[in-house]
Amino acid sequence: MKTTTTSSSKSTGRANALTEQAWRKFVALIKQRGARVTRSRRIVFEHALARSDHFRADELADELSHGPRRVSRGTIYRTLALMEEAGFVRPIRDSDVHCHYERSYGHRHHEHMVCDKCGEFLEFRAPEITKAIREHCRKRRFEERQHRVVIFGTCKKCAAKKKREK
Amino acid sequence: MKTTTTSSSKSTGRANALTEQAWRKFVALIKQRGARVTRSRRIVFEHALARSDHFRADELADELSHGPRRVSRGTIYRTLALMEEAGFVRPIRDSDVHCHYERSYGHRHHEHMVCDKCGEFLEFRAPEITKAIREHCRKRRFEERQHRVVIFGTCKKCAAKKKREK
DNA sequence: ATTACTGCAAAGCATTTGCAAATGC
DNA sequence: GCATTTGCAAATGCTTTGCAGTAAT
Repeated sequence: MKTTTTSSSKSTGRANALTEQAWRKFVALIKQRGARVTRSRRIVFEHALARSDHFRADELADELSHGPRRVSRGTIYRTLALMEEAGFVRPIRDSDVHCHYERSYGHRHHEHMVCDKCGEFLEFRAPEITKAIREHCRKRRFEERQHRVVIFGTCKKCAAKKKREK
Repeated sequence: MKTTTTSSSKSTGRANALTEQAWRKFVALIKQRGARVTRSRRIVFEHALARSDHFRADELADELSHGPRRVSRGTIYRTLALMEEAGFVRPIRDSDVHCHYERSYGHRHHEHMVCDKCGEFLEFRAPEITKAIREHCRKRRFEERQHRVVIFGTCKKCAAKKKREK
């Protein structure tokens, strides 16, 4: 699935609105810390945010290692770290050793279900779960900063398929 | 924290009851699959289960790389994988890239809180959270096999310390 | 002009693997 | 005796880093 934003080398024109807005924020943050706004950072930023699903750092690196807009692996890892620090992506480590990221900018809080059969990451929102967690922390005097819930099992589609095959 | 079970080279005598019982089950599983009960497996098994807290594979490997009961790194990794498959330990990957394990045999289901300040893993049980998750899966027709909840934040102790320092 | 960033290739590091020797059955 | 395991060391594969050249401000 290549959801790469269509963008020519002068790419400010067609990238979608969300990405543009995010980019402006990122630029502000970069400048604020006395860092520089570069072509490579723009490319990595665009590609990372263009992925609506979860992606692996090295996957993105493979994708960006060829072609006219190539960026070196080192820079990709460095830029992702910068984006993480700035809060645009967040690392998740569930079913795999290697680091997955997901977009966090413009993405409401949600939890994950991972299907054992097809490997898909399903996102869901569940206020009841959030509430139960918050309540728990209040009782135990634990100051929650964030939480993660992951459910492993079989998704609806795969369960149906399994049933049909029997 | 070295909670290593006291055990001489002929170690069947003093190891605690839980470990002995677990070991007998592990032996049964090993035999069932036509594999062999070896000294190395016994050593790794004991050390892994003797840890009441979470441990890293490479930490255990360091620990067992020296001394009279030494076992090679390769074997340690292979044995941990075997134990995981057999359900005696389970891998968790939260705050770190590297693989942590925790004992799962004789360990009731629980969730985790990780303190940002002191890095401690706190375990807790929370039936309300479990219930909310189960209910959610029922509604979405997701067949849950297991779930994990991790809460990141500041533990009671560290929060108190912070307050005192102000 | 100055200083940060990039690409490159080398280094790191936990983990895995191939193979000959050792060991359980 | 034969097949599985082990220890060893080399290989793997993702990620990080040092450095000299390049580019942003």
